[in-house]
Amino acid sequence: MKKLISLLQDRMEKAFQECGYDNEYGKVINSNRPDLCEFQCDGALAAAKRYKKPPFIIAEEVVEKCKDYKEFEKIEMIKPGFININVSKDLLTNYCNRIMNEEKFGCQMYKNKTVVIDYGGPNIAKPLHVGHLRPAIIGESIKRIHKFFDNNVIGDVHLGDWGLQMGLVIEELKFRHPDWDYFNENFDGEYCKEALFTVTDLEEIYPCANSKTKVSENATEEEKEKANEFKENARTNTAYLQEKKRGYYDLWKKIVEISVKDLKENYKKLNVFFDLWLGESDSQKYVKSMVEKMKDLGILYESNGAMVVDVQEPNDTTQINPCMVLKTGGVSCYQTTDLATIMQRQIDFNPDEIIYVVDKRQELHFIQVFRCARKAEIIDKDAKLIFLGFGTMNGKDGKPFKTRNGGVMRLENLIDEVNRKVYEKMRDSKEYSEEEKVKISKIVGLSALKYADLSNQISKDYIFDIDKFTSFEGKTGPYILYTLVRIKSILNKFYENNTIKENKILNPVEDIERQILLKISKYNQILEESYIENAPSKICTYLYELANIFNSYYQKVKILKEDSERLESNISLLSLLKRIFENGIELLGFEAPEKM
RNA sequence: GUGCUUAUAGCUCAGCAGGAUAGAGCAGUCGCCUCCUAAGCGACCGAUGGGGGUUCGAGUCCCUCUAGGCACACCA
Repeated sequence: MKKLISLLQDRMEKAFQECGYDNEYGKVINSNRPDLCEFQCDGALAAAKRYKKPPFIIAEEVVEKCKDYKEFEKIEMIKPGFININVSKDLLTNYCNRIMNEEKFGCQMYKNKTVVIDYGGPNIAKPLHVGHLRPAIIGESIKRIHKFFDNNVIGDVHLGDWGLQMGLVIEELKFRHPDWDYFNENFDGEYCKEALFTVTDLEEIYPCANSKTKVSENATEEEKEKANEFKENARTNTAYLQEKKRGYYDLWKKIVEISVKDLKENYKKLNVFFDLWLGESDSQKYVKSMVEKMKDLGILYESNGAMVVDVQEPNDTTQINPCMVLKTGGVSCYQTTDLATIMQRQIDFNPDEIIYVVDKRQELHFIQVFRCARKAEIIDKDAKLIFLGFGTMNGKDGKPFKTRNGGVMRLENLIDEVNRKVYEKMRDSKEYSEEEKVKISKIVGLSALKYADLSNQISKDYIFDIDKFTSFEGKTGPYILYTLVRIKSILNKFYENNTIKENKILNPVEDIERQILLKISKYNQILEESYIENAPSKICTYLYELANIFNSYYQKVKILKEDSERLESNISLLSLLKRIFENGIELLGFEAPEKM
């Protein structure tokens, strides 16, 4: 189904052509002066130079041609050469009625693309913290938007479950529990099935282990020695792990198991679900063949002990270092894993796109990896590798978000805090039971959290102000939910004693009704834009504006007090609005309560 | 040092491909519940970092300055 704006543009292009001008000047855009018109065409201004004619003459000619077209209710030239357009009432109404019968609101679908979305990226050595919030929320929304457009989407959590960090955790566990069977070379029985430690332990163990490898400047030789030894042991553990040494590998599996269980619970709280729970470790089996391939292609060479691939390109404005494929000693590194993962995804899914939702500070790293992957031909040459870098979530002071005492806040705690604030808002309400209040505050809290994040542009840093996001006034998730709940409540009230004969919206009488229809008619346009640009924020803005218009309509029009034909039209309109809001928040990754 | 990026109202953000009077929200001031949920609606107040340039027209494009942020191979 064509966009409403495209229908208007088709006419306008035709008119330009008929007047002897290039049809490219018939571009129609949303009006930036809603007080004057609904759509506008600025083509005459642009065409003036080329045709050496004053723009208002061109505009007048075109407007004259358009007078007979039934698509326009109003079309006029305003000096110096703007063409102002209002869409005809019939076209607008019919268009909305068609949307009502379209499952996907009249979006043109782009089928059969396979898209892998890499988001999440939690480290299994530690619990989720606020830093994991953005990738989870953004990635989930991008995934849902791509699914809506009928793509075959694979969301991969891509666990950080490999490398030195694991060796460090194991070393610390060994230090604390040397008696564990895992470390007993002679043990050949079955390892303990029960969990010997919790996620909370891990939360403390990793930083502890990490700090043991670092020494202050004025440390004694003995202290330095100790730190080095610890680090060496961690390296050895990592090597053991990589060769799947009995005990060490089993302990690692235990860590993964405990951690993943906790991660799943936490992601569930965020309404975030992954299709794949693979990690860095899963790509290791491709490293060898990948390196062989690079050698065969002659692109891999030794540099200062490491194995690297040049990725400099002629148009670069600065020097780009080679991509390190293997560290000194043939050890895997960050790049190795990401490259091997690309190879793995190519083999498993043959994707058209891989989208990386990662911190934007990693951009250079991914430029190197992507280039290297192409040079090494481990990815189909037509496949797109997309880096979707997100900005930092800062606190009110503009610095990276921290707890009050300066620590890293656990994601769980953040969610709890948001929920608590919502709960407080409802605490005194006598309308709801205690149980309902807890349930509603979780749903509303999540909407506050997610909407606050998604309404910002992905690549920008943003200020996370918990008080602002939970104040629920203005452009917030709860405002959207409140509007939807209102609509649902009216519909419920109507359907208590009535049924509807025909689902059809009538021509708008009030100006505010017309505005709603106009907004509705643009939903498909917004969805396509946010899909193509990977920009959930466009949906956020749209829903907010739609809610605004609806709420002022609600204020002006007694929706249920109209006579029968008009009433049915109102109900049809509300049903459509309900669908749009529900679809919109679904794509953003949250849901609405029945009441609030 | 090299490169990337950001700068819009007191605060937090929009601004579509260069178009008309730069939009919101919060904060502040003032109105609206006998009426489908006041987590709502309406009104007022308030802004493009500095300087050049391109253009009929610049928040948007180019240059430059200033101030932040970030990245630059053996941590991931």
